[in-house]
Amino acid sequence: MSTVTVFASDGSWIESDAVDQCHQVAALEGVSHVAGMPDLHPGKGAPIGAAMMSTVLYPFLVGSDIGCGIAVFPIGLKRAVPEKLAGRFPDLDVEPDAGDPAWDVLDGDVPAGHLEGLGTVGRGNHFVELARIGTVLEPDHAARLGVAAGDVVLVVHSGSRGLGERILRAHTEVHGAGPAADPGAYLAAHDEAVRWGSLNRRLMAARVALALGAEPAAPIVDECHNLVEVRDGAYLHRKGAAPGDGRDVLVAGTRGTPSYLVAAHAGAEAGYSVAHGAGRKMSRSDALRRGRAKHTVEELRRTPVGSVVVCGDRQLLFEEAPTAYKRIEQVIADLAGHGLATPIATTVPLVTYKTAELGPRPRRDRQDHRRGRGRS
DNA sequence: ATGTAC
Repeated sequence: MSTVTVFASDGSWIESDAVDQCHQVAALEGVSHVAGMPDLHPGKGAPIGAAMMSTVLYPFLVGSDIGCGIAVFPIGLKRAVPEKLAGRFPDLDVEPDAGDPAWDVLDGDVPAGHLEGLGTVGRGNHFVELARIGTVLEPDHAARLGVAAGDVVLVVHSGSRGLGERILRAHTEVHGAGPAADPGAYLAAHDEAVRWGSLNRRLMAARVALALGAEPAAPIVDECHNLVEVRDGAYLHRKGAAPGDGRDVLVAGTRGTPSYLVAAHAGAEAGYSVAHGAGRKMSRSDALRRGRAKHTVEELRRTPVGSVVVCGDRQLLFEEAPTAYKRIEQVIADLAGHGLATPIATTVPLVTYKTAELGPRPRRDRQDHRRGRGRS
């Protein structure tokens, strides 16, 4: 008999479709337990914000962005004027040049020999953000991490780009949503994607540090929230759920609100996991439709916390509007209330890079494309 | 979230 537990308070609204998806996963052969995080929301087939324990390995429960995660890097900047720094970000939609010194941080290590997309951020909810440590709730723990109020850090949320997608597709083309026929082979490829994702975050952080006149540094936190690990003799699948057993994790807010560094201490019932972010409150299509009625592009590019969002794609800007996400404070309160995590400090955005402002990216005429469709 | 197909 399998179980589903959702770690959210009554005050936290969770879409019923997402809970339905948890029960659908729980009904799969081999699945013993599904833990829903407070940022639980519906995904493509499987819920996002869930840890799923099973004796059978299901690649689709991890999804295509194997190795996606969030890392935090120290960056030695004192004065940080968002408008000035925004213009100095490198183009993270394209790989670094062959001679770029940022490559040095990889020491020639290119997992799976996959160079395509290495050093690029991708789309969707991915971002590279310069942020300032705001409220410090656990000074001793923050000091152990080497950060204090006012320090500038770099937060990188990205994954394995085309590599993870290729690994999942190779499986689904033959087995669809079925189990991995050769779990060992899947895990070997998966582990390379996890490593690739982490190195990708590291490379991007180096690119940005060098572009802003700072030294590349090792991450103080690097957590992967799309992966599978062998745990308690079974496969623990995480989809939008960060490893939460004695590790420090950055739980991402939105591009106009703080994020939270937390000390995670989740047990078996929570799938040894914590939330990975605020969680979507609206689908991308709803966010676009409602956002166009509610926000101007200008207010999304210059946020209530005074940060600048670099995003040459208007549709993405609306899809990723802070109002499309749940309140991060509620997610953190739910984690703390259930004993899954202790907040250490907040990070407050200064500059968030989503996608290049100008450049060679071909852009469709959204006005014509959208006219006559949907409501206004 | 992705590369690719429309």
